[in-house]
Amino acid sequence: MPSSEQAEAIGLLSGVGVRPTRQRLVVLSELMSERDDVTAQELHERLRARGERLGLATVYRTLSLLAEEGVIDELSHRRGELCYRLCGEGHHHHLVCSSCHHVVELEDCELDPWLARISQAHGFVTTGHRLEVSGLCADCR
Amino acid sequence: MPSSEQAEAIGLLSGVGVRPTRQRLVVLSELMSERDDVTAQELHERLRARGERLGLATVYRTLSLLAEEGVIDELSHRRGELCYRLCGEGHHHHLVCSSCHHVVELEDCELDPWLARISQAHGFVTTGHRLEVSGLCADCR
DNA sequence: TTTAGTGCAAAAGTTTTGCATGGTC
DNA sequence: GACCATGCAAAACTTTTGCACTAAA
Repeated sequence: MPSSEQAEAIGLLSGVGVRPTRQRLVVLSELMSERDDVTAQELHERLRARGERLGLATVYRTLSLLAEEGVIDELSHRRGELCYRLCGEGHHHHLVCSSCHHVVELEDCELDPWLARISQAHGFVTTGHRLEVSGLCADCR
Repeated sequence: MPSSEQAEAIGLLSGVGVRPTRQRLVVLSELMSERDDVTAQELHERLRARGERLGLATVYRTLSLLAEEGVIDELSHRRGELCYRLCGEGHHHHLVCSSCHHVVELEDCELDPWLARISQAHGFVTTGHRLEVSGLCADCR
């Protein structure tokens, strides 16, 4: 792992008050160099294949922790397993390729005014929303 | 189960070419009288408690089949398990109460033009989208 | 009577947890 | 030294599947 990447990973962890252990840095730096989304199992397998020593439970614990701290995003578009991805900051949505799982972040979400209006009409207070768009990317089409 | 409800359930099943067996009618009529979403486990437990004889595997098989045929909707907002709900026809989204799981259907989805434009900009062809809005309903607020 | 559906138990798969060990502050 | 994180194995859960049996067309 390049030292600049390592420094960035340490910064991300320290920023949310999480100890930068060897295992967490390995997981996070893998997410930093992966543009698409991955499952805990995939990540573990990939890291082990590369010779990293870390347990599957640690991968699960790290991903949950990072998602809880808002460092990474948790996506649920694969049936029966959760995916994770390091994303830009702020509210956004995802456009996911059904075939290769390539992910594009969609910015400029314009849903809030519509949602506020429509929720109010049903007596709800909106606390959040999640939009997942599926499609086929240029390569898979 | 009232006979009018039974007739409606039979109609729904026959309409998509699915045999109206006793077990399927029981599952479907339970969904017809449930305004919120339920998991396979919940549904099975509830029906067994009421004295219905049917296996858990049958509940899973029935729910998958009905979702595949478009008779019911599959929601994935509870971590690690799928939820099902009998919904109105056509494309729509859901507003779900985080506390009591009350569900409101949102019609008039206006996302398509925006999505078409934005997907194209990324080289994607959009095949579908799913929006889940979470909040607190009037009772839970 | 031929085909499709069900029940049960076992299997498969993902995720969580208990606990002893090791690392970090 | 106190506390937190990790590894391993076992457990917990949801969901699927194989197969003998039953019900529906």
